[in-house]
Amino acid sequence: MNIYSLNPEITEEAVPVQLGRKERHRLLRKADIIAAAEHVFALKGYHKATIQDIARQAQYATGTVYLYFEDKNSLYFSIIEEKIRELLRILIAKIAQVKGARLKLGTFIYESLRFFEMNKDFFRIFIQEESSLSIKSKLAKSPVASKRREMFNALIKEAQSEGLVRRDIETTQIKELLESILVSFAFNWWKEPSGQEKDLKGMTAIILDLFLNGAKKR
Amino acid sequence: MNIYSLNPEITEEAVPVQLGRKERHRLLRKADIIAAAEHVFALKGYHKATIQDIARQAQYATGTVYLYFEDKNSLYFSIIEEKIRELLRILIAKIAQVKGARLKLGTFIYESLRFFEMNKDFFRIFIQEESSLSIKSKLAKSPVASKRREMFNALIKEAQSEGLVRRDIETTQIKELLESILVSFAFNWWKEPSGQEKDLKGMTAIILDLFLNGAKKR
Amino acid sequence: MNIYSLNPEITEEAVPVQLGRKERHRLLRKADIIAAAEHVFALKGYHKATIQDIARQAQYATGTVYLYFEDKNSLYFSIIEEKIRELLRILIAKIAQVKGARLKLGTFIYESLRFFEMNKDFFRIFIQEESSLSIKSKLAKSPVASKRREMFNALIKEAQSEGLVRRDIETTQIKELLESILVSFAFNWWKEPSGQEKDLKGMTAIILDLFLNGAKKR
Amino acid sequence: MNIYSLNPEITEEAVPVQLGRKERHRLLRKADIIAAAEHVFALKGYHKATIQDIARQAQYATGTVYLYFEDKNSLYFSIIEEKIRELLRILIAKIAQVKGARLKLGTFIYESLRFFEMNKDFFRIFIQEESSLSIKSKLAKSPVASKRREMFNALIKEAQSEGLVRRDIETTQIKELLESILVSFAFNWWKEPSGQEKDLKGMTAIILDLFLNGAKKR
DNA sequence: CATGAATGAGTGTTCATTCAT
DNA sequence: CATGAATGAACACTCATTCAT
Repeated sequence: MNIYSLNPEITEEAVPVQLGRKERHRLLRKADIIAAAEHVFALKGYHKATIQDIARQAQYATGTVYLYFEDKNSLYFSIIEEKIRELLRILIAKIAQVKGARLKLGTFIYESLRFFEMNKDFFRIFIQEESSLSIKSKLAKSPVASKRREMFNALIKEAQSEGLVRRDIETTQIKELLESILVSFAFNWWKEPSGQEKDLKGMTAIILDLFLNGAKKR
Repeated sequence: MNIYSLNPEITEEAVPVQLGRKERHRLLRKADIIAAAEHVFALKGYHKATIQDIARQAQYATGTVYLYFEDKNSLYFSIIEEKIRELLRILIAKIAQVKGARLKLGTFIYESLRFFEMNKDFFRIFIQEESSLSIKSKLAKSPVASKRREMFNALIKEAQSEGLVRRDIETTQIKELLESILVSFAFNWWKEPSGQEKDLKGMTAIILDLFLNGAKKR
Repeated sequence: MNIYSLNPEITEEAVPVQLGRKERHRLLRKADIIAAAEHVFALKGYHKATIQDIARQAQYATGTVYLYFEDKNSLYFSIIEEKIRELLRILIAKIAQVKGARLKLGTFIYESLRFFEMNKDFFRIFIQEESSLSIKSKLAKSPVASKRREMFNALIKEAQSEGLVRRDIETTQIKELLESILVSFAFNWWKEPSGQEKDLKGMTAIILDLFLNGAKKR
Repeated sequence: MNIYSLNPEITEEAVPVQLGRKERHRLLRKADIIAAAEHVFALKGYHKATIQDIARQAQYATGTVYLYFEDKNSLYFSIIEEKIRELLRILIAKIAQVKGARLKLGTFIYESLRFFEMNKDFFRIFIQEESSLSIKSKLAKSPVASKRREMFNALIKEAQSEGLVRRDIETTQIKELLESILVSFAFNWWKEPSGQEKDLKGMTAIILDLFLNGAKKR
C-alpha cells in the first residue's frame, strides 16, 4: 500500500491534472459544500443542521447541494469519508518515514491524536450528535475505511511478527483494543474544558506504555 | 459507599415502604413508561421512536407521559440512568462478596460484561442510534454516573494500594484503560452476528490479562 | 338493493344513532375537512391546492388533516367517493318511487343531470384539473363505484327484460352508451358560459330520445 | 377543406421546401424534442416527467428545450396538437376515398379507433395523468382542434342533409354525442387488461349502430 | 389525574426556469 | 445557438407538546 492508492477524489491538492475542466469544477464545488457542511454539522449536530443552513454557509442555493450529494445523509457521510481519507494519507506518509514496529506504532498513535486535536470541531459531530457507532457500521463498508483498517491491521501484524506484540490474541482484537484506548483518551481530553491547554498528542508515550505493558505493577 | 447510598427511585423492589401511596403510585407509573420506552427506543432508535409509540406501548395516553417526564429527551435520559443504576447496584453487591483487588477487578469485569449481554437490545440504542458520546457528556454530570465513577475509581485505587496495579500512572487513566478494553470487547461481540452464541462474560480472563499485562509479547 | 345497503359513513344525516360519541365526532370532523377540500380543490384544482389551503379553509391546523386522511390523494379520493355516494342515495330513492323501465330511466337521467347542475363547482375539479380518467380507473375499484355500477346495470337489465331496450347488445355496452350521452350533454352545458341560464335537467327528454332512438332520421 | 389546409408545421415530411434552411432546422429540432417528450410523458405522465428527462431523451441540454417551447405546458400541448394534426390528416385522406355519409361516418369511426389503438401509449398521458378535460378546454382554442371540429361538423352536416341523421337536434350536439361514444368505447377498451387482444376498431359497426339506432328494441 | 385530539412550526427534496459561458 | 449548472420557491408530511374535557 502506498499513498497513491488512496482515492484522490475531492481533496483539491490531490486532483490530478488530467481531469477535465468540468470534473475539476465539480470536485471544487463538492469541496466547497463539504467544507460548509463540516462547519454547520460541527456547530449544530446532524439533526439540527439543515440543508438550508449548509447551502447558505456554502453560499449556494438549496437545490445546488442536491446536484452534488444524493441527500443529507450522503453529504454527512462524505465529510467523514473525506476526513478519514485525510488522516489515512497522513498516517501512511508519516509511518513510511520510520523504521521498526515500536516507532511505527508510536507514530500511528501520535498522528492520530494530533489529527483529532486539529479537527476538534469536526469531531463534535460524533460526540455531540448522532450515531457515533452507527456510522462505524456504515463506514465499515466504505472503501476508505477498508483501506484504513487494512493499514492498521498490517501495522499490528508487523508488530506481532517483529515480536513486539503478543500473538496469542487475534490481530483484529489487538487492533480494536488500541483503537478503543485512543478513542477513550481522545474523548476524555475533549470532554475537559481545560483540555484545550493540555496536549493530547503528548500522551503518546503513556498510551503506548499502557497498551504494551498493561496496568500491572512490576 | 454501600448499596443504600444509591438513589432508589423508580426500581420497584427498592421502593421504601415509608413513601406515601401517592408517591409509590407515581414511581410505578414512571417504571411502566420507562419499560415501554426502553423497548421502543431499542426497536426504533431515538429519532424514529415517537412519544405516541411509547405511550401506546405503555398503554397510556400521549399526555400521560408528560405528567412523568419533562420531554422526550429526559425520558430517554431516565432510561439510561436507570440502567446504570441497575448495573451499579449489581456491581456493588457482587464486589462486596469477594476479597482482594484481583478478584474484585475480575468480578467487576465479569458483571459488567454479563450486564451488557443481558441488555443487548437496550444497548442497540447507543450503538445504532444517537449520541453515544453525547450522552456520555450529559451523563458525566448525572449523580448516578458520578457514583459509578467514584466506585470504579475506588476499585482501581484499592488495586493500586494492594500493589496489583502500577502507581506511576494516574488512577483515572488506568480506569480509562480498563473501560476502553471493556468497550472494545463488548462492541466486537455485539457487532458479530454469530456473537449470540459466543459468551461475552467468558472473556473475563483475557480482558484481565490484557488489562494487567498489556499487549506486549513476553 | 336498497338504500340501507349504502355505506352511510360520513354523511351527517346518515350517521346511525348507535355510533359512539367519539366516532360521531370523528365523522363530523371528516365531513368538515371534506367540505373544505371540496371547495379548495374546485377552486384551484388538485395540484395547485395545498393541504395548508384546505386546513385553513376548514379552520384546522395542517396536521389535523392528517389525523383523518392518509394523504392528499386519499383526501381527494374521499371527496369523490362521497359525491358518488350522495348521488347514488338520491338515485336509489327517486327510482324507487316510479314504475316502469322508461320512467326509471328518465328519473335516472333527470336526477343525474340535476346532481351535476347542483354540484357544478365540484365537477370543475374533474374538468379543469387532473386525471378525469385516471380517477375513473381508481374509482372502478372502490365499493361505492361498484354499487353504482351494479345499480346502473340492474336498471338497464330491467329495461331489457321489459322489452324497452334491445338485447342484441351487451348490457354493459348499453350502459356505456347512456353514460356517454350524459357526459356529452353535461360537458357541453358546463362548457358554455351561457349554460348557467339554460336548464341541464330540462334536456332529459332529448337525451332519452337519443339514447333510445339514436341519431338516425326516421 | 383538403389536406393542404392543415398547418404543416413540425411534421418532417410535410416541411415545404420553400422554408429557409434556418426554419427547416428549427422545425426538425422541435420534432426531435416532441418525439422525446411524447415518449417521456407516456412513460411517466405529465407531472412526473421532468424537462431534464425530456432533454436527456432528446439528447439536448435542458435549456435547449426552452429555445423551442415556451414552457413545459406548451411543450405538452404541442404534442397533443401534433397528434391531432396527424389524426386529422389521416381522417381527411381516408374519408376522401369513400362516398356517402354512412360510409364516411364509418370511416371516421374506424380510423379514429385505429388511431387510438396505434397510439395507446400516448393516450396513457390523458388517461393516467392530468387534465383530460382541461386540455380539451385549451385545445378548443387551438387552430388544429378548430380544423378538426370543422371537419367533424361538416361530416355530421353532410349526414344530416343526406337524410341519414336527424335534423331536430343541433349538429354540434350530435357531434359531441358521437365523440362521447367514441371516447367511452376507447376508454373501456383501454381499461381492460385483456383489451390488448380485442380489437377496438372492430367495434365500428356496433358503435355506428348504437349511434344511429339507439338502444331501443324494435 | 388521565386523556388524546389538535396544533403548527419545521425540513428534506424536487424541478421548472434562467443565464453566464 | 447550445449548454447545463445554479437557482429557490414551494409543499407534503411529521411529531413533540399542549390543554380542554
